[in-house]
Amino acid sequence: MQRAMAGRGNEVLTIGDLAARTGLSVSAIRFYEAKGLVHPFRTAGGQRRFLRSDIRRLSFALIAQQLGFTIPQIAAELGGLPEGRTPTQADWRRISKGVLRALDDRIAALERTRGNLENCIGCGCLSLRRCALYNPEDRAAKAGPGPRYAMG
Amino acid sequence: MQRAMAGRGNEVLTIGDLAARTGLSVSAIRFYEAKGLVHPFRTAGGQRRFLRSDIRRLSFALIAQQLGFTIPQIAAELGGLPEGRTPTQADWRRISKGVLRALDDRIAALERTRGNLENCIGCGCLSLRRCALYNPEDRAAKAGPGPRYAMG
DNA sequence: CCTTGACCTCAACTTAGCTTGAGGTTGTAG
DNA sequence: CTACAACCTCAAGCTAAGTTGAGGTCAAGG
Repeated sequence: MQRAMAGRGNEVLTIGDLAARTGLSVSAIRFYEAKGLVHPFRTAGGQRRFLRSDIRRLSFALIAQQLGFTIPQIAAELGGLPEGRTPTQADWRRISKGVLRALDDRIAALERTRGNLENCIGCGCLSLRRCALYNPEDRAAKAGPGPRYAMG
Repeated sequence: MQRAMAGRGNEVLTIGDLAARTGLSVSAIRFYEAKGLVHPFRTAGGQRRFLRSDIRRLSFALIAQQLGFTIPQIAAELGGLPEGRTPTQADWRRISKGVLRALDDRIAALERTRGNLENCIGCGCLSLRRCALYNPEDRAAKAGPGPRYAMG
């Protein structure tokens, strides 16, 4: 009843194995294949077989996605990995540079937002432009359209 | 031809004014009203009229959205503001607590991710679980489903 | 008063990122 | 050798967050 996990100590994984290992649903993995994030080969019967390095590809994809990369963007990044051989440390390091930079940008932006927000909560204005909107004459109205100052 | 901006030095804003002041599109503001983020009253002719404090409500919404809050969640947070009177500093401070906490959580999570990623790039594994997946025996396979360890 | 830009409603469309269902096939434990 | 879980394809559906368009109304400058 409990069929051996295909690829226990083996080279290849079924889609179900990969799902178990990544936490993704089977349908999501098929979807990701369609989008070019992984390129499984097929058995004679037409079933997908994945390499263990595909776990890493998908893990990378999940992280990048969290950082706001779209699937096509991630596919492009992953395109930098060798398809034939298992990627080396150097391959991953290269690929991960963009993600690390995005991560740093994101952290910096959030910290900026945090500072602005704390300042502006102090005066209750939430305008994020030096509390200009809080002034009774509403002088800031002349300075052109709105907020979004916290996020830039 | 250039009609006076309704509510220049005035109490109320038209939807167009509010759009100009928040940087949002008119259609987005109507959409946000439908979702309960603002509650304009109507003129005899059926047109929306907003209070200046609605600028702050929408600014708050934009910030919260950036932090990953959904519109219903934001509507719930904004529900904590008084509808009758203009919110005070204390009101906004109270409301903003949740956002600040979310912001801190988000920053912490990203920093954790950053650390994990840098570590794991070192060994090229990207498994984010102490490089367990990189070991040739694949012992980690027994430890249950997959990654997502970076984001937690 | 009249013109006309700004406003109104409602329904349908959009994009991203998947999920669900129908109907059929594969492959391995027993 | 067979049962049956796991796999396959393809089309349709879903949610979030808006946008777009058709067809019509309002209100303020001249």
